[in-house]
Order: sequence, then structure tokens, then C-alpha cells
Amino acid sequence: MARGAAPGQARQRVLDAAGSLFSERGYSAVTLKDIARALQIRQAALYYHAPGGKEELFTVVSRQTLERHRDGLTEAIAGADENITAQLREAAAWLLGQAPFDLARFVRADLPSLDEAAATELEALSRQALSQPIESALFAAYQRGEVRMIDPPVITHVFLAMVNSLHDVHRFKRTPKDIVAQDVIDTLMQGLRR
Amino acid sequence: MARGAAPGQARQRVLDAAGSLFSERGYSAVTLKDIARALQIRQAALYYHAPGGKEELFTVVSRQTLERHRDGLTEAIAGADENITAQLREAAAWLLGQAPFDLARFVRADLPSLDEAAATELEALSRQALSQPIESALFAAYQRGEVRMIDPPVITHVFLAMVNSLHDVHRFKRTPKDIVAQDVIDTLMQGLRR
DNA sequence: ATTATCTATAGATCTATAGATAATGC
DNA sequence: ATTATCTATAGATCTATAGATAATGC
Repeated sequence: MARGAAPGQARQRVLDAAGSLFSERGYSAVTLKDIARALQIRQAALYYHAPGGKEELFTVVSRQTLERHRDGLTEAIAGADENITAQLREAAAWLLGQAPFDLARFVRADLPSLDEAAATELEALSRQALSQPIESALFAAYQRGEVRMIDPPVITHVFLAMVNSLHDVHRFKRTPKDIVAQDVIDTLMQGLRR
Repeated sequence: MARGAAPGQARQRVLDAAGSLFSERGYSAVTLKDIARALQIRQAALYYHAPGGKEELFTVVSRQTLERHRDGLTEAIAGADENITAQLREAAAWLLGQAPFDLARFVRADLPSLDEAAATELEALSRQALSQPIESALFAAYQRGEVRMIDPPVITHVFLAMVNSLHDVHRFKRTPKDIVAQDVIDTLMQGLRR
């Protein structure tokens, strides 16, 4: 961003670059210099946008990402036909349209590097944003009699890990992610057994 | 380890401590000081066991872990009844008895921090150790007519992510991992739909 | 005046090396 | 002699702060 140009624009551009790198490599593996390099500015300039430094960049970006996920997932499910296959397909399509969010790494590796208050807040938000929408959909489907007796929190946890892993299928398969996701969800619904 | 004591013992103790921390937080988030603290020795003493430093610790530990996984998975599958449900159950039980191995983080975040030759070697080994045994079992099951038409590499990838995610179920569920794993695999085989 | 950058640099942390030292086995 | 540690420290990297500067809007 040129100096003096369109106020506020620059901050989001910084947050987006930070978010993209954090999503790919996690909190510790990304340095402020990496983020600055991606933006073609100097490392110190980042402190203008985030006076709290690296930790502020990460918490602000994570909060934004999780709130967007919460809204996106909720709407994807609400907008789908009232059957769990369609809802999970839409949820997966939405997640695959976003940068990968590795919940296990976030909780196990990233959060412990932050101060405790931020870690607690973000862990709660991650559950609210990612797990709750899926859990509710599964629970409702069970009540409608669509799915067998299951443990919604466990299936949700597994579903999120599964969908997130599809971000990497391009490494060995050229089929578009969302097509692969459809197949995988169909397999999950109908079972592997023939 | 006391100075002068049982030769060779100390090295494996160092590798195990390093492996445990790397498994939990990944390459970048672990410092040599963290590893030394876990062992109650000084950071510089690690160089006696791994003259190549942090990178050597990580590559040696990763190689050990992956070779153990390759053997463990191969034997778990070979030792199970010749049906895919039993084989996947045994494979999952074996994986859940080991420290978590987050393949996505390994490939996306850890390997890019290493020199290229080591990264290439370990990526190949990770495919050989983790993916190939499962892929072969799925392919054979398909040929026996046990499973529907599937894409073994994709299902394998998803299966590994799924099982790995079960390492974290204790965060919201007190049922033992392997019981949860059985339920999840049964659900995967029979499908969510009732 | 405000926004968005820059240069320079302090201070902390991290990796790595050099050389000394203590305990056991030969 | 070998194994396994230690202390001390150099050098690199990383985070963070201070103060200067350039471009635009009022």
C-alpha cells in the first residue's frame, strides 16, 4: 500500500498475508520477516498495523477466520436441503473454499504458544465456530431418524479432520477437491462395505 | 543418564524425548532447550548425541518413527482376519498406541524447514510407511469384492487423518480411544445412514 | 493531520562450537 | 579410553521500539 493511500485497506491486506502463512505452517514456523516478505514491506512496518506484534497478528487473524467459519458453516447448513448428506456436502464445500484450518495443530501447537487468556478464548471460539454447527446438524438428523445411533461430538471431530485432509489431495490426485469431497461424503453416508 | 553409564542407552532416551515433543508441537515450535529440559540436561549436551543438531534429531527421530509405523502397520494388517473391517481396526489400534503422527503438518510445516534432500527422503518414507500398507489392504479388499468401488489413495489419506484425530477425543470424551476407534470404523464401514 | 512505510538498533532467544570434567569399563 | 555430561560463549535470528520520512486528504 502506498503511503497515505486508502485508509484501512492496508491492515486487512496484512492480516490476510499473515493468515495465509499461519494457516499453512502454524504460529511458530512463521516469522514476522516471512509475513513482511510476502507483503514486500519491512518487518518493523507490521507493528503499525498490529502494535501487539506477532501474537496480536495471530489472535486477530484467528478470530476473524473462526468467525467467518462460524457464519459460513451455519449458512451453508441452513441453506442446504433438510437432509444430512446435503448439509455435510455444503459444509465441506464451504470449508474447502477456505484456507485449511488444522484444528489439531491449532489446539496442540499454536494455542500453547500464546498467553493463557487468548488461548482459552480462541479454543472456545474454535469449538463454537467449527464443531457446534456440525454437531447440531448431526443431532437434528438423528432426531429426524436419518442417521443411525451415533455420538455427534465424535463424528463431528472426525468429519472436520477428514475434510481438512482433503485440502492435500491435490498432492496425489488432480480431481478438484469438491468432487473428491462429494465422493468421500457419499462413502461416509453409505459405508465402505458393498 | 549418569556419566560413563550403560553405553548407547542415553542416545535413545534423547531421541525419545525429542520425538515426543516434535510429535506434540512440530519441528519449529520445539527448541533444543525444551528437549534438554525434558531430559534434565543442558542444551549443549544434545550435540554429543546428535552432532548435526536439531535437524539431525528431527530426521533421525522421524525415520525411526516412520520405520516403526511401517512395520507395525504391516504386521497389524497381516495379523488380522482377511477382511477389511478387521484390518482397519487393527491398523487403527496400532496407530492409537503410538504418539500422534500428523501427516499434514509433517508435510506442510515440518519438512519445508529441513534441507531438501532430507525432506524428499522423509516424504517418500512417510508415504511408504503410512499410506502404502493401508492402500494395499483397501485394494485387496476391493478385489475380494468386500468394498464398493473406491479410490484407495483418497480413502487411505482420509482414514489416516481420521484415526489421527482420535488422539484428541479425550479432550471431550472419557471413553478409551480404541473403543471410540472401533465405533468410528464400524460407522465408516456401514455408513452413517440408517 | 493521518496513514503507511522506512532505517537503525536494542534485547531476547536460539543454534552451535570449544574445551573442561566426572563416572564407569578395560 | 569411552561415555555423557558441564560451563562459557560466539554468531545468527527474531521480536520489538524509536524516530524519520513520504504520500494523500483536509
